Amino acid sequence: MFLGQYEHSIDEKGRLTIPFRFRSVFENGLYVMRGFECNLMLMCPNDFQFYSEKVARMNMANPTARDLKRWLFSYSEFIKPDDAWRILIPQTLRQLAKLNSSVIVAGAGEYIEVWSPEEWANQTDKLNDTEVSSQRFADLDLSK
Amino acid sequence: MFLGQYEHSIDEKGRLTIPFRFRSVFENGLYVMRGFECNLMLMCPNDFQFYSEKVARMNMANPTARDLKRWLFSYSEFIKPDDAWRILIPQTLRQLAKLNSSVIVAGAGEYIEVWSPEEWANQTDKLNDTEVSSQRFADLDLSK
DNA sequence: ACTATAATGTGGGTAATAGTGGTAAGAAGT
DNA sequence: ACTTCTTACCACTATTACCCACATTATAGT
Repeated sequence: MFLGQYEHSIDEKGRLTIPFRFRSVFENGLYVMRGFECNLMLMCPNDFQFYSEKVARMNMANPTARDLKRWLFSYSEFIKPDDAWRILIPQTLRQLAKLNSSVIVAGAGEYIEVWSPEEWANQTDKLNDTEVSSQRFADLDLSK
Repeated sequence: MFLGQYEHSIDEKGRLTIPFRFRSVFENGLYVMRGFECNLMLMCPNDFQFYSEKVARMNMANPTARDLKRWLFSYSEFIKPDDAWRILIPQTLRQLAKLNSSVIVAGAGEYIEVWSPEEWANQTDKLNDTEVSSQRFADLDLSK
């Protein structure tokens, strides 16, 4: 379970160090994928395969399925960290998430999110607006 | 599983280098076929044979099936990459997909897509339209 | 509280290799 | 036989992966 948030740097070569607390699950590499907002997601192989196989098998003749495949697969990549636990994030993904020299790496339970500080601030501003938030989650089942 | 996207060049002879990450499956050659949008698809022999047999078996008396057969078979070609992992894309297919000096090679799971940068931009613009996308993902159950 | 030691994050250099362009040899069609 | 198209080979450039070293923070012991 990925918890907490860290501010790390991306060097000129596009390398990002995986925070120490997040490493244990990634010995065999990890998947970077496009997030649903202006961000990236890091996922361990098992989980990514679970989701991607679902999409891969969809009917090629269906336009929506084709779009979905493009959305998921053309913006994902398998990465093996180097010996210092850094990953090289592909340029397209860096651009997509507007990542520069500094990023927020945030645990999100089953996966990790990577944000630019600016986009992360936008996001947290929204979350911290208590009036809105208290209502928003009402539909989600948090019962036992 | 084909992942990620790459911008590669097509030289004056129509040769396209297969991106490194996509090569492993293609030792025995690959099939180029017409895509469903303004693009091309690359597929490994096993998968192409699976789909082509399915189409070949379709009912000849059905006009749509006949169209699909023409679509698939008359615009497909078997290709063996040269020692630098380049393939020569047939002229008809190059024209069909409006490919010039530069192309986007994008993983789409089970197959690879080849686009002109312009058409690819159109496509991704559509996908980045959040309203459209969120609707599309609604159909996809991403819960565990 | 201060120092020593370990652990974590960052920066940079070098060798390997992926991508591209071009030339020459071979095949196919006219 | 000649032209055109295709394949095989060689050479250059840019990127990437690997390695080493340093900086900074955390931990522990005196």
